[in-house]
Amino acid sequence: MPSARETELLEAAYRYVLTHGLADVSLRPLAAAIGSSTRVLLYLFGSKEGLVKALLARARADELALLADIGTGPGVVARLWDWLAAPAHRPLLTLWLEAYARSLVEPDGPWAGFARATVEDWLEVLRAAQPEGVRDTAAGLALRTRELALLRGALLDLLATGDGERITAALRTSLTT
Amino acid sequence: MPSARETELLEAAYRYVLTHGLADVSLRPLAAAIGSSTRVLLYLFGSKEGLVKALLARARADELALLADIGTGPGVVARLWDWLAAPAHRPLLTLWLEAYARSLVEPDGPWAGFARATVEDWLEVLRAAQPEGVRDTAAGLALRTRELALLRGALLDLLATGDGERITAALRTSLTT
DNA sequence: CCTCCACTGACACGAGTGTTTCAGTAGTGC
DNA sequence: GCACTACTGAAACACTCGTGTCAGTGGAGG
Repeated sequence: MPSARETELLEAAYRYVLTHGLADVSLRPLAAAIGSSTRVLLYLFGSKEGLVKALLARARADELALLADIGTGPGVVARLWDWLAAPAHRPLLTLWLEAYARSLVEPDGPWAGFARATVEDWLEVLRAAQPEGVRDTAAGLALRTRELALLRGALLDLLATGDGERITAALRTSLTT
Repeated sequence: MPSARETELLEAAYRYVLTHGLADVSLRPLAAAIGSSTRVLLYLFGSKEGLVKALLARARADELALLADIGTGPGVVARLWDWLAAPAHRPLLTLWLEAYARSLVEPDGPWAGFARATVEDWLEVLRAAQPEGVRDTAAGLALRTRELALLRGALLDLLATGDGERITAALRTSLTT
């Protein structure tokens, strides 16, 4: 259980990495930016790896919070896309992609399993949204895999080009079903 | 125009980053691994940034080579997916994703524009494969944006889970069109 | 032979890295 | 008052980083 000071600093550090990226974050600049010191960061999180792990967990919490109240039933895909496409979420999603890529390159360390976990999280939500008859069939699995691919591919495009209009138009046919 | 020694070392370095990732590559270990020295690397590529830029260009060359002889007409999407799903290409694609993510976080430096460029490359190929009647319509643009999203989202899934069977099955309906 | 040129080895420089050691300070419960 | 815990500051340690300096190689062309 984290102390009050710990969650406070974690929150500040989280805000920092959202704009600076996680890849080449280093303790001294981070500490200076959030009004702390490397000594305190190390004291509270044990090591840099501990800090990064905490930050990754923090980011994942944001993601899981979304998935929790996205609901089920028809229109999930559309609602998910609305959330992904919201400009306010772009830093989080960039961070998400960074962690995703990193966990593929370097399967050890604090990143471990991030990519796989996030695939499973989302597939599970899409599964819950399917009608009961399809949910446990091969067709159901194929369908939700497909929906996930579409959402994530669209997200990649959006993050690179920022062209929400073109991409949302491309998704429109799938969003209604 | 690069000297013989330069392309030779670039090729060796390319093989190295395919397995070690580009994110936290550093000159001394890289030089040691490919039987060279930091001195020579710096001499040939000017700086580390120059080396990274050359490596990125090298990776992009692989990608463009694919796009060049993927052909046009029906079945492009299926052929592209076959290529993406081939286990032999996984290191390249992981590297690709890494560069993609990085170029979003850090829009300056050698990564600049990588993500955007790659979106445009692929969209252009898909465009060339469309029948002439659709090619310049809004529907055509929407369709190829959608195809690209599907391919890239599926790739993300594949790189994380390795579950080629599930994902290829999910794509099957789109692959035939 | 001599010169030019592509390439290479050894080493040092200054800056930045995560982490540790030692010494505190503020606040709380007894 | 006193111990105890949570937290913090300053300085140092042992690296690694990219890069620069200086001095060579070896081979090809004149």
